[in-house]
Order: sequence, then C-alpha cells, then structure tokens
Amino acid sequence: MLDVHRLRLLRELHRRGTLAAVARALSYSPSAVSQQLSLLEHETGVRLLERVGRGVRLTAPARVLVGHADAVIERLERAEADLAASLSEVTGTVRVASFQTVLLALVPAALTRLAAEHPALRVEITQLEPEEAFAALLAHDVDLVLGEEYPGLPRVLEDGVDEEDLAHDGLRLALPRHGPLARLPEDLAALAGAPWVMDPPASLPARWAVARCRAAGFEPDVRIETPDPLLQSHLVETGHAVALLPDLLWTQLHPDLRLVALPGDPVRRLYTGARRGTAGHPAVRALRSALRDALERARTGLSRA
Amino acid sequence: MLDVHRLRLLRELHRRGTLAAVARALSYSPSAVSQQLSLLEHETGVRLLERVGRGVRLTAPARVLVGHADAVIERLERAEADLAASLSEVTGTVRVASFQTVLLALVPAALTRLAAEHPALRVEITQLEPEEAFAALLAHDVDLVLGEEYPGLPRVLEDGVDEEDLAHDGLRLALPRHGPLARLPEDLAALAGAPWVMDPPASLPARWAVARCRAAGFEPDVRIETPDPLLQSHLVETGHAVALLPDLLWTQLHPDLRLVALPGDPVRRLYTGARRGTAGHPAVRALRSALRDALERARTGLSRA
DNA sequence: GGAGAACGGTCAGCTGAGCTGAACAATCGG
DNA sequence: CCGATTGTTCAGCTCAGCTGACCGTTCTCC
Repeated sequence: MLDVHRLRLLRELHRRGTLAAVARALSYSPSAVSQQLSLLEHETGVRLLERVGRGVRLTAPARVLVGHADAVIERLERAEADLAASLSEVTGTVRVASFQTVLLALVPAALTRLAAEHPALRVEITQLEPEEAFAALLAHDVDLVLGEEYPGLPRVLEDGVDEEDLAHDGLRLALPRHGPLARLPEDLAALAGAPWVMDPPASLPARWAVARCRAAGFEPDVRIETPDPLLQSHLVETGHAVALLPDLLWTQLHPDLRLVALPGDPVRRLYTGARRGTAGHPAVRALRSALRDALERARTGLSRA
Repeated sequence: MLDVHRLRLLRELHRRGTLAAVARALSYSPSAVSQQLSLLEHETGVRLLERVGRGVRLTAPARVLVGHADAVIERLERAEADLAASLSEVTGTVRVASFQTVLLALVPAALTRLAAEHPALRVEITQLEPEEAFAALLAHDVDLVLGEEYPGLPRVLEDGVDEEDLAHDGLRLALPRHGPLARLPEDLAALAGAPWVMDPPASLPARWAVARCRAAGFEPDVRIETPDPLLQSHLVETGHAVALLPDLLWTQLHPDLRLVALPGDPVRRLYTGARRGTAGHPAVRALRSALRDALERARTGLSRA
C-alpha cells in the first residue's frame, strides 16, 4: 500500500516546484522531504524525480501518481467533512482568503454572525488577491477563497475547486460633488481628460476599467494607482479623481459623491471557492451561509440609506 | 488529514466483525488495533465503536467512513497498478484463489506460460470455493479469484470487484461404459433410480445438478458426496455412479465413459474477479491473459483428442 | 448456575520510522 | 568568480506505535 504522506509530498512538489519550497510550506527540513521521496522511489521501483539544473523535475509516472494523490486526498477531505457533519457542533479552524472590498463590506458582519451561531469555530482571515488565492487554496494554506470576475475577463477554471456564486455587484462611475471636478458631465466618454484613480494595472478591476474606457474611446489618464478602495473613494470625494467603483463599497461607506450608472449596468460576479473535498464541511457551509446572510443585510441596509 | 492506516483498520473491522479477527488477519496484536481505533476516534472527535455484548459494533458515522476508506484504498491500488504498468518487467507476487476444476484444467498451463513470459512474477495459488473466495479477495488475502456461475443460480454481485468472463463450459451427463450401469439409457429423465455422485449439497454445482434432476421429474439418489471432480469421474468410469460434469475436465482426463448432451446444452460461466483497483495491474492482466491462453490451448487440444 | 473461553481496554516498556542539523556537491546569477 | 540556492547523504535523537501482561465483561456449554 502506497504511503499517503509520501504521495502528499510528491503532490506538493508538483505544485510548488522545488523540494525546498515543499519543506518550507509543510514545516519540514529539506532533508526530510528528500528522504521521504527517495523512499517512495525505492518502494515503488519507479524513477519519480530527475535532476535538472539545481532543481528536480517530476517524471511522467510521477505526474500520473500526482493525479492519484489528488484523488486520494480529496476523498480523505470528504471523509473528514462527513465526520464533522455528523457532529452537532461546528468546530475547528477555517482559513479564509479574501480581497479588500469583500473583506471590508461583508466579512465583519459574517464574523459576528458566526461567533454567535458557532462559538467553537475559529476563523482566520488573510487578505489575498484572487490570483494568489487559488494557489493558496489548493496548497491547503486556506480553506475558502473569495473571488471576483469582471465582465469580459473570464478566469481560467482551476480543477479541484468547488465554486459557488455569492453576488452580482453593480459597477458604477464615481464623480466628485465638490471641487474643480464637480461639474464634470455624468458620461464616461466625456472623462477622457479627467484624472483617474485605479487599482494596479495588472489587477482585474484595473484591466476591466481600462478596457471600459478604451471602449468609450479614450485611454484613461491614471494619476493615482492604489489597491485600496477606501482611498479611491476618498480621492473622489475630495475632488481629486474619478473612478469606477463597486456598489458593495457603499454598504459601509457613505461618502459625499455622485454615482452614475454605466450603459448596460455592468456587474462584477463575486464567488466563493473551496476545495472539492471540503465543500461539504460544516465549517465551510457555515461560512458561506454567513457571507450570504451578511450580503443580504448589507443590501437591505443599502436600500434604506 | 485522516490516517489511512487507521481507516484501513476500521474497514477491516467492518468486514471481519471483531478486533481480534482484524488483528489475526493483519498480524497485529489486538491491543494495537484497539489503540489505533481509539486514536482515530479521538482525533476525529466522533464515536466510531460501541460495545455490544463482548464485541463492538460500528456506529453510523463509522460506516460512512468505511465507504470513504474503500474508495481511498481502491484509488491507492490503482495508483500502484499504474506504477507497475510503467515498469518494463512484470514483477511482484500475485495470489490466486481457484476452485478445483479450473485449478486442474487451466492453472498448470497458465503457470508454465507465465514462468516463461514473466520470470520475475511470483504466483501463489490457493484452492478456495467461490463463496469464500470473494471475501478473501476483498480482504486482500488474494488478488484474483476464479469463479463459476450455473444456469438459474445467479450470484449476488459483490461491490468493488472487477469481473471478467473467462469461458462458457459445457455441462454434460457422464454415464459408465462398463459394469452394471453400462446399459442405462442416455436420457436424464430415465436416471431416477441410478446412483449419483455429486458435490456437497450446499455447493453451486450440486445445487444446479439437483435442480436439473428435479426439473426432469425426480429426486436424485445421491450415494456419494465429494467435492473432487477427479473422484467423480473415476466413479463413473468404474461403473459405480452417474454424474453431471463440466467439459473442462476432459482436457486433462480421458476416462472411458459416455458423455451425453443435455437438452438446451447448458453451460456454466467461468469468470475471473479482481479488486477494482488492481484490475489494471500488469500482474493481474498477465494472469488473466495466461488463463485465456491456457483455455485456448486446452480447447484445441480437446477438439483434437 | 458456575467454569472457561473469547472479546476489548489499559498500561508499561521497547524499537524503528522519520525527523533535524551538519557537511557537501552542483548550479545559477550578478 | 563568489555567494546564494538547491538537493543529497549521514549520524544521531525522539516519539509513534507495537508487544505482552493484566483485568473486567459477556457468552456458552456442561
């Protein structure tokens, strides 16, 4: 019978590339990883690793083995989830990767609710942008990721991830109500010369915003680049820039600015992702449910404001 | 991450019923099994075993867990099979459970062929009747079973078994050519008073034979009960009994007796069974192929004789 | 109804699987 | 060409997990 622990090391090696990275990730010494993998080679009688440069590469049979390891580990996680589900109380620790907008707008309310409903559940949050979040999910660094998708920018679907819709979040143009930019017309095409504040250019929201401006016939004059939506909102409010911002922001924030709908009422899709094996885990279900609930409350709060 | 070794113990407990049996089967002390299972309980936080009488019973969550354990272990076996398939040479040890007719007629030829083609493969044979054979297969005591199925006596299909047809083997009436029974008519219905030799009454061949006699309108007068087909054939040849015997017997044996076809030309189905995970293992494939080949040779030899 | 057998659970004690850390060779980048 | 990085080997240590002895409970068979 193949040893699952060794298969796990091989799997991690496939994901992370080097023995050293695997050792760091799993808090082992590189020596331990090397020893376990050579034992795996000897007990199977199949060459699994070949040195290339100062690193190693998986052989073809090793990659086949990684596929089996994935399946085995997924099934073990499902088993664990089933066991946890048979308990009356939701316990343990879940780690969540979120990006800033959701972290700001939904996570605090969700945490409050979880603390009340499942006091034995410990939740840990990391701020990660969607690109890194999926790698962290599959590497078992986190158990749930919050992701976003912008119109016209489809993601590559990761295998082994159970994805669930969370919300569709309206995207609108934010214009100052005071200062020199107060009289700007409420029309995207007319903002060619305006100073823009945007996320870093490689990020999803910035790529969507730039594409949208180009479709309106101009290249945006990005004066300020920041990933912080609070700062973006503040810069618009104080009359220094215009921006394209998601509605979810206004559930926590009520700045004095103009919000203008865009043609076609574009939305970003928010979703949650869990590893397929843990999708049934009560802690994951509780978290997703708390997030949906927080969204509901935020929405009703928003319509009242 | 759940420990697969412990899951395996739970799985074996589910199959074998008592901790002591598991310990015997896996060459552990009962103490070791008890300790590992309590550890599994503590690390999952779920009650898995409850004492009933002087034994234990699995709880509902434990039975769910066994299902997962089955899936995990099957996948690990498939992984091992894939690895073995990537080797150029077929090596290792396979254990086969066969019942007597096939053991006599096919296995020797198959072994010869295997020894020539795959010298590094070690084959171990146990004689087991089909009923026990499947339990042994699932308990990992053997890797391949040879089974038979008689018309009108369907088996319960075991889950987790990969079954493959091997042959359809004709069943005919065997009558003496000499002695006091030499003049018996070649017709089943006329053998009501004849002395019969049959397998033990609970066995498949005997159940079929009795059913066949009853369908012909009489209860067979079974004078001799033996599981040994060689002895059965010998008793017919020496004029002491009549019998219903499979054609495969005559590939090795050429006794002086009369063989009479039955209405409808009934056949028994011979098949091989492997655990689903090991069906792709080169050793299992080699064995099945050698058996088919041996059957082919036996058949041509039979038609020549 | 009592003796004996069978089953699990617990505890003390031992052994080996698997870890760390040091030393080393190979490779890459600036 | 030197320092940083990566993987490998080896000696040594630690603890997970085994055995064996002992005990309580339950069933079976005179």
